[in-house]
Amino acid sequence: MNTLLVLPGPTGVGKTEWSIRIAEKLQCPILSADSRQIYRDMIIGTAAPDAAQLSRAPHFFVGTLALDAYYSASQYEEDAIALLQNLFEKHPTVVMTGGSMLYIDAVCNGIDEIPTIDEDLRRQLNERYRAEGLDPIRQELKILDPVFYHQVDLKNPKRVIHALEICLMSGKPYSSLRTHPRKERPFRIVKIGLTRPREELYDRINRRVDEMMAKGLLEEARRLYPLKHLNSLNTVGYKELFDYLDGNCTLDFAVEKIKQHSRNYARKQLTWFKKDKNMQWINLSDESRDVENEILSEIRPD
RNA sequence: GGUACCAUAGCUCAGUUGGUAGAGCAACGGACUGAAAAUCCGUGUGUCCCCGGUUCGAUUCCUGGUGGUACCA
Repeated sequence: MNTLLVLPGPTGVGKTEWSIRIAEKLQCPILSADSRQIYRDMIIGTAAPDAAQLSRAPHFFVGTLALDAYYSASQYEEDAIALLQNLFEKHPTVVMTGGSMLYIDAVCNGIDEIPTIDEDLRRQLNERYRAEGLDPIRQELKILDPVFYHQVDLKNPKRVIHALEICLMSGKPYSSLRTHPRKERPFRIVKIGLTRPREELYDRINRRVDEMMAKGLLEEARRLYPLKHLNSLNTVGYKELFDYLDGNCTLDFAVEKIKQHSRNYARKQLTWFKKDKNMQWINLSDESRDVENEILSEIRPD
C-alpha cells in the first residue's frame, strides 16, 4: 500500500530541510501543506524553499498561486488528493510537510462538502458587518440555523459570517452540512510531528527573522505593498512591515512584532498538533537520535 | 553638594482615607471543518526598592538608606 508520510511541525522547526533529506532518501516528491508558501511572490517572508532546495526534490504547491487567487483547505484537499493519485503510480511514498494544520487535516481526514461562497455574497455580508455590527448577522443565523447558532463562537465574526454565508448559499442550515465524515483514503498515512524545546524553537524563529531581513524582506514587502489588502498578504512578516511603510511604527518595532507574532503562531500550531492522537513526535534537537532513520523506519512495511 | 518628585507584574502605569493590589501590552493556556501565518476565547504570574519606627495590622504614614529623574549650585 502506498504511504503518505506527513511531517508537520511549527514554523521554524526545520521542516523544509528535514523533509528534503527524507525525500532524497526515498527519491520521492514533496507536497507542501502551507497556505502561504503556495502563493507566488511571498518567498522570503514565508521562508519558502530556495532554488537549491527545490532542486533536490520535486516540490508541489510552492509558489503556484497568484496573490489574488482564492484558495481554501477544501481546494487543497481536492488538488492534493488528485495529485497523490498520480504520484503514487511512480512513488510508493510521498512526503507532505507544512504548518497549515487545517490543510493537513483536510487531506488526512477530509472536509465537509459545502458550496463555494459567491464573491458578491461574501462582500455583501462583510459590508453589512462593518455597517451594522455582528448582531443582525447573529440574529439571522439564529433563524436559519438555530443548531449551529448554539455551537458557534458568537464572538468570532469570521465564524458567524461564514455560517450565515453557507446557509444563504446552500439554502440549508450549515449544521446539516457539517457531518464530519471521516474519509477513508486509499493510502496509508504516517504522521510524524517535528518539534523542538520551546526556548530553542523561539530562538530559531528570532534568528530566522533577522536572516529574512538581511535577505531583503523589506524590499519584498515594499513590492507587495500595493496589494496589501489581499487575504494572502494578511500574513505574519508582511502585515507588520506594511504598518512600518504606512508610517505607524519604526522598522525595529515592526521586526520585533514579526518575531513575536511568529512565536505566537508556532505556539498556536503546537496547540493544534497536540490534540492529534495519530501523531508521533520527533524532537529534532535531541542529538542522540538518528532522526532520518527513525522516520524512515516508520514507513518501511514490516 | 542642596531641594523637589518618583520607586508596585516581564514592560508602561493605576490604586489602597492603613486590612498584603489591578489595567493595557507582553507571556501562558485553549478553540478551530471551504478566508486558517486567518479569526476568536480564557488566565494575574507580585518580598508593592531596603533597614527601622508608629500601629492590633504598613505596599500605604514617619526617620534613615539605596537607585532614578528634574531643577538649583
